[in-house]
Amino acid sequence: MSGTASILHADLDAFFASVEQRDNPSLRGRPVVVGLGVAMAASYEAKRFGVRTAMSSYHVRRVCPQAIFVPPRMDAYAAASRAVFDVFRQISPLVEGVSIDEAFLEVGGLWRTRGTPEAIAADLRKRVFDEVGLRITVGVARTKFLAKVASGVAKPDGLLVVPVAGERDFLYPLPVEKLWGVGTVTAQKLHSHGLRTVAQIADIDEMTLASIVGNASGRHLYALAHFEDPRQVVTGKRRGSMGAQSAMGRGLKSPGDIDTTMVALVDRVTRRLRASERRGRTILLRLRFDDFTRITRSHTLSRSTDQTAPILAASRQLLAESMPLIREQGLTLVGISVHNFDDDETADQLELPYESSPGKALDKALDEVRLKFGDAAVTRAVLLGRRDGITLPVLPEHQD
DNA sequence: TCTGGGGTCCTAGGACCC
DNA sequence: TCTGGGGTCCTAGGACCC
Repeated sequence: MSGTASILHADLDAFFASVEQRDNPSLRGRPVVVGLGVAMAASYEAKRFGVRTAMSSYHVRRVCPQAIFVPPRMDAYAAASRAVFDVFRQISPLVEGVSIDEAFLEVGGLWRTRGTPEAIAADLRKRVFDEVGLRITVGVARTKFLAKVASGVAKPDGLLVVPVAGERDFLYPLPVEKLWGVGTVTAQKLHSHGLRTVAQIADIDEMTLASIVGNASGRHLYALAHFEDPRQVVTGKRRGSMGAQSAMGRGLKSPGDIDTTMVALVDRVTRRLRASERRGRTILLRLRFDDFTRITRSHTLSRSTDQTAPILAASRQLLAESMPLIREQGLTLVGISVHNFDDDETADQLELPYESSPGKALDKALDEVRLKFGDAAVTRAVLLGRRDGITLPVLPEHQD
C-alpha cells in the first residue's frame, strides 16, 4: 500500500437548512425543512424526528408536526457555496467540486507551508465557520472514496482521518450500501447473494461480483473493497449537460399549459447555456407519467447551439411526438436538457519535463498537444506545473 | 412515505461506414 | 450472393448521486 492520507472530502452539513438558520436566528435550534411540497433539505433537528429529503410535506408533518417549512432560496445557497469554495481555494489550488455543497481537496504537497492533512482539515473547518458561518464535516484519507466515506461517518460537524494502516478496520465492517455506486437495486442484488458487508465483497473474486451486478459495477466494487481508487483530484471539470425540469402534480393539463411550461424550461436552460458559453447539439425531453414511470426522447441537431429558437423547436417536436403517450398516461413532470457540448473534452493529459522558462515550456507543451491530438481537436489547453508531488494549476482555469 | 431539481455514468441495439 | 471485423454516432433506458 503506497501513498499517504492527503485527500480531503469536505461536505457542508444540512446545507440549505443551515444557510436558512444562519440567516434567520429564530430558526436556530429548531426543526427546519427547506422545500415547498417536498423536503429538499432538513436541519439536523428535523432529521432527528425522521425527516428525510424528498419526503412529502404531508409525511413531514406526520413525523414532525412542529417542523418549520421554509421556501428554498437557491440564489442564497449558490452565494454561500461560492464563499465556501473561495475558502477551499485559499487552502489548496487543487479543489474539485462534486456538487453545490461538496468538494475534494488534494493537500499532499502542502505540508511544509500548511501542516499535515489533519491540521489543514481542522483549519478548513474553522475558517469555513468563521468566514461563512457554516458547519462543515471533513474526511481525510488516501483515496477519494475513503475520504468520502469518512466524512459520511463523521458528520455532522466532524473531522475523521483514516490512516493508511487503518483502512481495513475502517472499511470492512461497513454495510455494502456505503460503497459508492451501490443504491437500492444493487444492494438488493448483493443481499440476495448473502453479501451485506464490505468485508464479504472483498472476499469474493471479481468475476463472481461482475456476474451479480454487471461488468462495470463489478470492477468498480471490487476495486473499492480492495481500497483501490485511482481517481485523482481534478480541477476545472465542466459539466456535460445542462437541464431544467418541472414537476406538475396530478390532474389534467391542457396542451397549452404543457407548452407554457416547456417554453419556460427552454428559456431557463438557454439562458444558462449562454451565461456559461456552452453550446450543445442533443436535446433531451424527459417525461414522467401519473404512475411515475419515465421516458426520454432525444433529438440531435446538425450543429450545436445556445439559441432559444432551435432548442424550443426541437423540444416542441419531441413533445408533439409524445402526445399520445401523455394523453394515455397523464403527465407529472417535464424536463429539457442539452447534451453533446461542442467543447466536450477527451480529458487527456500530457506530462512534459520542465526545462527552461515557463514561456518555452508552454510553447513546447502546445506543440506536443498539437502533435498528439491534431490542431482541430484542441479547444482548450491547461498548463499544469508539478511540485512536491502534486499538480498545481499554473494558468487560471475556466469555471462554470 | 406517493416522490423536487440538478446532474453522472453505463448498457445496448440499430444505422452507417470502411 | 452472402458474408467478416472494426469503428462511430444516435437513441433509449436504467441506476445512482446530492
